[in-house]
Amino acid sequence: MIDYAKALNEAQYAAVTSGDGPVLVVAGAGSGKTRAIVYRLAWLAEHGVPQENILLLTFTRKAAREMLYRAGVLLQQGLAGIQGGTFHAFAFNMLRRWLPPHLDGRAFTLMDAGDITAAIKHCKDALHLGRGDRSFPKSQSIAAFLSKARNKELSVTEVLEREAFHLLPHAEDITRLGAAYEAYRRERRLFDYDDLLFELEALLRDNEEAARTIRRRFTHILVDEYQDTNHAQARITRLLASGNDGGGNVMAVGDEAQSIYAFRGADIRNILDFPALFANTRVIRLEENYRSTQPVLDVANTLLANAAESYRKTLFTKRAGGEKARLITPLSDMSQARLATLRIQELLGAYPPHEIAVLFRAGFHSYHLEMALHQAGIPFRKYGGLRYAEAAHVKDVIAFARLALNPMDMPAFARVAALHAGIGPKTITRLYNALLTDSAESPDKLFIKHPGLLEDMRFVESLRVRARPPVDVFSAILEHYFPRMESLFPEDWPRRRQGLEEIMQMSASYGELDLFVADLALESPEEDEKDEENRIVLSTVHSAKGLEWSAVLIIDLVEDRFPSRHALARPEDFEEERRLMYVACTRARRHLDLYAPASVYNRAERGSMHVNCSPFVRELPPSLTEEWQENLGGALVRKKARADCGAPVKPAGPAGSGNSERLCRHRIFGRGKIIQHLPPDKMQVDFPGFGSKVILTEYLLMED
DNA sequence: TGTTGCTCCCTTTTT
DNA sequence: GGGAGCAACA
Repeated sequence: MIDYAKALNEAQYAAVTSGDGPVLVVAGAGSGKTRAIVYRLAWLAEHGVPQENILLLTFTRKAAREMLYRAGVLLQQGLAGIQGGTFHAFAFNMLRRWLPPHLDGRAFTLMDAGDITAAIKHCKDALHLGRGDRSFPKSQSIAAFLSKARNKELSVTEVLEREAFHLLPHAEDITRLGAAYEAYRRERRLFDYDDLLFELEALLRDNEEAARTIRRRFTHILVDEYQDTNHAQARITRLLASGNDGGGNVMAVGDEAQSIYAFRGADIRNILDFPALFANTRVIRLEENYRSTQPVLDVANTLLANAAESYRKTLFTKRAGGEKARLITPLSDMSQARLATLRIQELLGAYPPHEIAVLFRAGFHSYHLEMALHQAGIPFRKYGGLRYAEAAHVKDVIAFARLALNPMDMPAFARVAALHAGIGPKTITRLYNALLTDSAESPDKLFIKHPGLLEDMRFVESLRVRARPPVDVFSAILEHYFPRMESLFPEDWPRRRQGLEEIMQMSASYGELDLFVADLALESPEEDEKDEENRIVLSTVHSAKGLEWSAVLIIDLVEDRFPSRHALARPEDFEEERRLMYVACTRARRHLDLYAPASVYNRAERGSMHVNCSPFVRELPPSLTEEWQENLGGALVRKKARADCGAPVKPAGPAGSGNSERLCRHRIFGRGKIIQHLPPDKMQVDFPGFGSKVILTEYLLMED
């Protein structure tokens, strides 16, 4: 038996050992939230809840796997019977079993991001929308707006009003496109990511029998990162956990201060309203921080204290000591890469590689650093940004498998067909129609002009004939595809070919092809786990959620990058950037390095541009950080006074009015009311959402 | 008519 | 570095 009382603090113990009924665990960063879930899983298993009755919904499959592994270690037994993964992966599994009625009993295929864009493009062309109109948004943006509208459950017009009012003239066309795109998916039995959620909700709501079976199966539900659920996910949680069979045994765990997915419809009202939705909810707060040293927490607390929304949360630890966070100001992003590499080499003397992470706002921000690390021979693993299954050659290979699974999978057919010279979009559509829908054209006549494609289709047919393990299917596909790679990718086919070998290993652990193909779209399966220990981690902040390292370096802390320049138009977006910064800082256990280069390379300007330091760095009181600055000789020198990045921030208002207020010098696009006219370089503006007055250097007023 | 090649532009975050 | 648009070619 595990000694729960000894291993946990009072609040954790209460959460772990709570009996039946709904529980909400509000857990600050580093407060042992994961520990609570792990022990909860063990506790449930020890108290007679069969493994197959437990459902663990997490933000990534990796998180689920890690928690199950740790609980298994505690119990000294495997926990393979517990279902764990993302809402989307869970939805896929359920829908695969209980096919929605409109599919007529036949399988569906999951679209990846590229398929979605291609499908929108197809519909756009079919409707003759936006031809020759440069102001018409690109397919990718349209996909983003449509998905956003669905996830936030708003109309396209409402979404555009909120975040892209310059596109409002196109609202009607985009709405029509949305309808066409939906028909496109229906006709071809394709599901996009959002369909998974809404179809699962429909299943639980409309299919009595399925709902009863699923509820009876999953009597105990745990949902991690609940602050980042959207409305559909909250309804799914409710549908799963309510009713006579379910018993309402649901435990939601989250932290509203770490909500960073509003852009895809996450709403912290879900976590705030949880007690109202589930009667008799027990609310448990985990407040003490076990992860970080106090100097790291001081930085995080400052960020949160300056938030417009009051979270009334101050992280504290009982552990004494710890180094101050470092604030480093390199001259450029190039020297930032060099200095960060040096720092990593220094840290490698004290910590194993997997205890060191570099975090950044967007995938491309790490390019310079990746090159520097490569040159220094420091291996790393990157999370976020482009993923394995998004590379062209991987998509090609998967397209063959998808076509074998679903002959109507148009995006897959288009990929396979486009491998042949002389076949473009028009021919693809004609071929597809001739082959799979009623069309006057005879497929034979069309295909006779393209014998290579005909051979491909015969090959796909051969894959379809009998069920084989996925690894055999992919071995056949690779054999079929390899000879063509040299002409398809003349510059780098050996590298790509090597990358494809991995797909064999990945597929080896799968028994069914459709599961493997879906997982590639839902989440890249891990590659060589063995090597993991020997690599440092590079990650977007979003992908770093829930993780922690001994040393964390945050790079590119400059205006327009972190916060993202897309987040300046609306106060709530800016606030989400702040929470993102909070999440980034609270990943660190002992060392936190903040890098704010004085210039970054800008492609559009074809050169390095001076940039201002991030407002999140400027607002940190000098006492909280130890400041280092790169001198012209390329060396780091300790700064005694406040680093003067960008321009000094001085209270500019009349005496008595401004000194206690947070003053932030920033360029803002958006609305605001000028409350006091000042010289152009110091304009004081009342900006809704910032919670205080703001000093602006440039102000582009886009008033209503 | 449809495909391919060239040039310009913008580059967030994820399932 | 990839997508979209335009112009030249088959």
